[in-house]
Amino acid sequence: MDFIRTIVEEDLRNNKHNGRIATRFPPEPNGYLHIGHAKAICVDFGVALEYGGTCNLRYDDTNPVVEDVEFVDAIEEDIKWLGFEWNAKYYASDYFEKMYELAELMIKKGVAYVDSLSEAEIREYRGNFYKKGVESPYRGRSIEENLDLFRRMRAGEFPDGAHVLRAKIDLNSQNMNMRDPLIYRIKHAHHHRTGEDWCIYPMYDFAHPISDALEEITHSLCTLEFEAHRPLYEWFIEQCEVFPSRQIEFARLNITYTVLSKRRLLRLVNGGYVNGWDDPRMPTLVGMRRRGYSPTGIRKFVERVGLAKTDSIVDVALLEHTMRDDLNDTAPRVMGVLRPLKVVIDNFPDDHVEWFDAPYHPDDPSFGSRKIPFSKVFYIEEDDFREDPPKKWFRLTKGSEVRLRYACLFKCTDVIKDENGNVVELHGTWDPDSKGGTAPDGRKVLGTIHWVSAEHAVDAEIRLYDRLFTKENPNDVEEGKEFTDYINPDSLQILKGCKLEPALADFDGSKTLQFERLGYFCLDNKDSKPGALVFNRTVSLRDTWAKIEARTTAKKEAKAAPQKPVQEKPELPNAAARDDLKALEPEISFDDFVKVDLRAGLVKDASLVEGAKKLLKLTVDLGEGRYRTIFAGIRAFYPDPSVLVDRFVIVVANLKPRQMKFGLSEGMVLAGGDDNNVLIATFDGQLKPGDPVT
RNA sequence: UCGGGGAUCGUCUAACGGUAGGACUGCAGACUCUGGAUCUGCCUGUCGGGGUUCGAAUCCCUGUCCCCGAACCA
Repeated sequence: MDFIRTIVEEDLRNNKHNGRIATRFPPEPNGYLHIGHAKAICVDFGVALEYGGTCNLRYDDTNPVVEDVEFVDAIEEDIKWLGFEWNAKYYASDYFEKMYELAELMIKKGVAYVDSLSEAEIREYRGNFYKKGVESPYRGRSIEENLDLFRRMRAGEFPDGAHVLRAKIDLNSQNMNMRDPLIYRIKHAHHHRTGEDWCIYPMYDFAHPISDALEEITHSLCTLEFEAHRPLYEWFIEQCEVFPSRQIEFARLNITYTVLSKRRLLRLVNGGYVNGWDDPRMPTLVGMRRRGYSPTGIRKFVERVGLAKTDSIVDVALLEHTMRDDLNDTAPRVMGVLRPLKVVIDNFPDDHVEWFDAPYHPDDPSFGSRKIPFSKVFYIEEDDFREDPPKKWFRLTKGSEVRLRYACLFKCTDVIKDENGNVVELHGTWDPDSKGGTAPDGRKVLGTIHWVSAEHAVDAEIRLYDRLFTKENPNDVEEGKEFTDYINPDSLQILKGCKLEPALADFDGSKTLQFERLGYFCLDNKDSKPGALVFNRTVSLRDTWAKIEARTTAKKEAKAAPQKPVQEKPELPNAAARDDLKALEPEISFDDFVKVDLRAGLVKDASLVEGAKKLLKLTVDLGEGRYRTIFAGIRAFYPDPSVLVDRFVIVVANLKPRQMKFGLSEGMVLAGGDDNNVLIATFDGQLKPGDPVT
């Protein structure tokens, strides 16, 4: 159990608040909800639900200049879509009058005052982490004067910025939030709900605890960055003598290969990197919905992620796995061919059509079934045929027999190619005795592939999505770069002329489907039209074959093409880092070794590391446009490391950089010898920095 | 230079001071009319150094690293 539920149960045991549990979800209506909010929603609503409590939806609308009604509907739709219901819907602006009264109360108690310093002066007077604050000259105003000024502030007698109301706490506090924080500021702005009623607006730090208290929220759950605000939260509650809500902070959600900050998301949209907030690559709930993610899947994901106070970045693979896990149970199966390859059955009657029965779910009969037509010409996936099949190939090749899913056994006899040698058509024969998919003689076939009858096929456009970023943590930007530099250029692939089984012609788009052997797909709720279907790939199926093949081709390339780099595109940094570290252990497999990316590096500079006994610092050019720094522990054998300068050395280039006391070591240099004599492996010749070494 | 929070397999996350467990990933295998699903097995971890204790992830001391905080934003 997580720490928040532990607290809640303890409170319940102690009968705190008479065993009542009340939470709230407090979005600011100034943006779309994303998966990070989904975590907060699941926590806020989930805790309430589990302990028989209530959860309110409350808009934190205390800053009229950035907020808009436009977002209110979107937020509510997202929450409902996730499957939660709020106990009551409120706006912080509902409480403006009450807050105003409490502000006057604080003035009367002498714990709040009107300050007339400028914004810059207040900042200056407040000091910083290392410098104590200085009290404002207006801090000593009388209660009467404060009250008069504050009332005139409300009445609109002053322009923006002329005065503010501040809490009188402690200018020397180590906690900057306690250095006489602002309670009210003047803003002559139109508010989306209160219109022109107010020209002073409360700050979050004041509005939040008061709103919580007025709703008698027992557990006010929020993210870690509000931790330092908690003392202030409690101070306002105490001074205003209102219901003692308790604020508890938890870590916000982060996911690999994506960004979740409002600012960056906005940048993706405004910069045209994606096609709007509902682009299926976006981590927004609208985007994920359009992509076909299920609300239950998202809730399961949040549950699996857990709840704690540790900053963390969850592997996107967990999201994908959870989604497959959910969709596997709920998605009807259909057949569709993404990249069609025409196949003709020579021994099939020309105008004949066979109808085969196919269940919508192989493990759950309640899904029902449909009939699919089969005829002389059909399409299979380009990928399911290989003229020159690799090892362990179960699918079609000339002379081999496969099962056409739910139909029959089919053998390929001929391959037709165009003038460029591309396979454009296959011919073959079917076994009429294998109708339904099994042969009467009981012979086994290795593979089963999907297909669509050409005559009956429905054309569709299919959009394949991949991770939006190539970097595990796109927020972690290198010097001189920005997060958009890590956008995955292949995050969207549009396929046209895809062939789907006829049952899909009038599919209503109500759920995410599985295209057998490919993945989960849903109808695009924006661009799809009857007769011009558009499907989005939610997530691919787990592809064990792709892994096997990737391994074997890696092997082959290493053997056959020593001139070619071992890897053409950068490996996922994480995977590479893990495996090559493993590879340096005594017993490794050949596969592991292939993952080590050896490169020729030209030593630009070499020096002894001051303060270290064994280290040598090398600056090496790997042809990357910048030099790498590599620390090597063989100083004993290179008292004068300058002999290495301008020599080529062999560098393990795909090692995860290691933070050392003296700096970051971005790779390893190969060396050989025994305890008494170690030499860095160098070589001369016609190499360029960065050339692969095999 | 200040204050607050945090640190457990590659990643998340559990463990009254008492067998470091689960999930994801990875790997190996079984099964299969989806190379899907399912099933089995394996790899991998308590940030470092001291101490208290029969026994420490847990308590104490100390160090290191990471995050947050100086909006008239939320």
